[in-house]
Amino acid sequence: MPRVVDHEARRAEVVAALWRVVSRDGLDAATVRRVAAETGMSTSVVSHYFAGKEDLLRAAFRLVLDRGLARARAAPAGGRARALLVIALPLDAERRAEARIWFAFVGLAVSRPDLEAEQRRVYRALRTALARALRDDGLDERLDAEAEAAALIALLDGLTVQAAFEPWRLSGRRQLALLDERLAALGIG
Amino acid sequence: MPRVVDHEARRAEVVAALWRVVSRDGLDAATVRRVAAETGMSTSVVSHYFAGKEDLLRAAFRLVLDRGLARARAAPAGGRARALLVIALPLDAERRAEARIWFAFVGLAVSRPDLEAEQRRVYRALRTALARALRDDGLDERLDAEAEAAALIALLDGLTVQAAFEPWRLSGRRQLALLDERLAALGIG
DNA sequence: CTTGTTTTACAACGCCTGTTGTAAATACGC
DNA sequence: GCGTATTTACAACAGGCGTTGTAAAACAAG
Repeated sequence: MPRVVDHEARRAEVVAALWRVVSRDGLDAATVRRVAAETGMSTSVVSHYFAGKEDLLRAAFRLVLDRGLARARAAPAGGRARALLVIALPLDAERRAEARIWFAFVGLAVSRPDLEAEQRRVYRALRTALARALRDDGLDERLDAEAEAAALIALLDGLTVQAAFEPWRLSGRRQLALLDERLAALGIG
Repeated sequence: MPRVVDHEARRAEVVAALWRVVSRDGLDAATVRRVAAETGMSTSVVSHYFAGKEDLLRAAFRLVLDRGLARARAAPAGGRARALLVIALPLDAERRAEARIWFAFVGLAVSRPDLEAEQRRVYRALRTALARALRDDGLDERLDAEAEAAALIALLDGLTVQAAFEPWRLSGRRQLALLDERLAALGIG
């Protein structure tokens, strides 16, 4: 009988290594050899647990996206839209670093349909969750919850861009102020 | 005496070729050989007019950025902030395509300080111009024009992200509505 | 036409890439 | 402890990369 290894755990380990490389040296530097070196193992483990580099990148992107999504889902219950948005805001340095990795992948997704599909999937999930939260918060029935959710996500993305590249220009306090202003305009406390 | 060639024009020609390659096949595909082939010339012209690939990429990024900036500056006079913002909005397919190229470069800029510097330079210019326009439009003196400009640019970026990846979700009409809503909140018609 | 300089072509270099194949190490059921 | 299937290591491969050098072509001035 064979040596038994948790496949999912190994894949996660490799993906984490890739993440570190990207964060330190950029997506260009994320070669199979470098990622393998980062795990401390040989390149064989990468080839063994991933069908190829594409597969590895897709898994990594999925992790970036799903991590954000999971954080949103773990928001304090009660279906509060604000809590969901606050969690997604790039308020601290760690979140900003994550945002920068996210940008690197988005730049790739532009020319890789499979990655773009992943991105759309997560946007859709976030939008749906946010729309539901808005409804729970008592959003005016005459408004289109999905559309309003999309607008709020646009705000989120805009803040993320600026917080990632010029963090000193949009303090956490100001981000929250802008968010609350918009929520107030929707009649949501 | 030597054959005379307009250096700037040649550089622009090469950059345009790179742009086409990026737009069609992604930034990964933008190799020196491929770009040269796109111009119809040999790789020597690239090496001759650019110090290296870095130089070429920087020039290309500069063009993407400055093109947007130039459009903004060419906005109908009168210092109207709205005109400036409308021009930057990804309202049509061409502008959305440009936005996608922009994203590809931003993903690169994350790990290339020189490109990031270029990006910041343009953001600063845009912000300054917008702040001035806001003042001209009679923005409440008690508000920080630069900060409000930054907030408006954040809105712009958010709309761009969504328009680039899910154009059907944010129609031009809706983009304008969201923009006008914010401007109205600032007391600017 | 000759001269002198720029511009272009082409080939070669060394390096790094993703992938594949072979062979050794590992650890479980028996 | 033996057999066996999995997991890892290492080496090799062909191919593409950015860059560099040499040599030909193009063209303006005299």
